[in-house]
Amino acid sequence: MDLFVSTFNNKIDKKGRVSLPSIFRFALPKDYKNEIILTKSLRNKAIEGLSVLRVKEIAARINDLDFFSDEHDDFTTSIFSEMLPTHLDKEGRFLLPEKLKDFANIKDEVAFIGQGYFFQITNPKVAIDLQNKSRTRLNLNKKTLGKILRGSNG
Amino acid sequence: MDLFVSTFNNKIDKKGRVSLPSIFRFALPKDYKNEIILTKSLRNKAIEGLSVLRVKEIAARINDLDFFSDEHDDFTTSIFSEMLPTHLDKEGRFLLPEKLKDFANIKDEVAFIGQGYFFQITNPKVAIDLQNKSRTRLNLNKKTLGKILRGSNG
DNA sequence: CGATATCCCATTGACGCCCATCATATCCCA
DNA sequence: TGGGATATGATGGGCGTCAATGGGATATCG
Repeated sequence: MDLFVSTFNNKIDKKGRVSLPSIFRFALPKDYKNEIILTKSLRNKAIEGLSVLRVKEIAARINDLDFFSDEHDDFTTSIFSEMLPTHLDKEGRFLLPEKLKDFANIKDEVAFIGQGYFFQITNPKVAIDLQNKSRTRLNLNKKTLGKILRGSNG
Repeated sequence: MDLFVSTFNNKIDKKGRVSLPSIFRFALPKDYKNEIILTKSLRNKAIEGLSVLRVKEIAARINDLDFFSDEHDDFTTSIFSEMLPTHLDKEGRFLLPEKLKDFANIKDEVAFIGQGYFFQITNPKVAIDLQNKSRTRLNLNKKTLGKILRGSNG
């Protein structure tokens, strides 16, 4: 499946490396199996992980904005300049930069949280928190959820 | 990835040389690996760096404007006449002209700010400033942001 | 010929590559 | 179904390579 699903906890070693969970590696597009892009979440104190393909899609949409607009500049600055491309070693590990660890309050263990087309990396405790909050919000919204899960006629 | 992403701080040596960050070098189009075009930003006290291909693309877009419009003239004058083509040495370094250093308030260290299809060169302090400001403005623009990050369905 | 730019070589530190270990899960067969 | 064999994932660590930087020597240009 080419989606990032499920949640995993992995350890950060002395060199700052973490294994990307195996099934996440398989979810990467085949031409970019060894590269992921890390970025700060715009919503939470979490890191987000994207495939190269996903980034290229975003780039294309930004390029369609008015070339000489302020809006264009804001997007390129806050999205591209804060991206950290990283590549996986043979064992499927990558370096988690200090900057991002600080941002997300991560020490020596992380949670990988599948989000479908991307994934998040957080402190394991924060992960549980986020999941609970999401679940609660969803329950307040059961109608919409039903539509999504059963189809548009639900 | 053939995009300029992430941010790097590099030093200017006694001879006025700076290393273009390695991944920026790899982002240059393969027929123009050793050449970049520098220009003053129209918006900030920053230097902008472009690949030869990108300049050609800009030329094409400007060419699509009404030839007899003021807009056309303004673009051709302020953009093309101020461009400084520069080439990289074997180690991937280039000379930062005094004129541009003055313009951008740069002394002995610079920040390279990836912007996707181009990059900026600024005083490192200014870089942080630009990023923060862009991020703030973006948050006021959630609708477009959603379109860009998730796709055309908002 | 002086100033500036490029080449070439050296240094250092970080990171990627490779190999090893260990735990867990899967398989296979009696 | 039990239990050993095998594969794969996560983790640890040594070492070579490359990026960033410095500087002397050489080339180029006005």
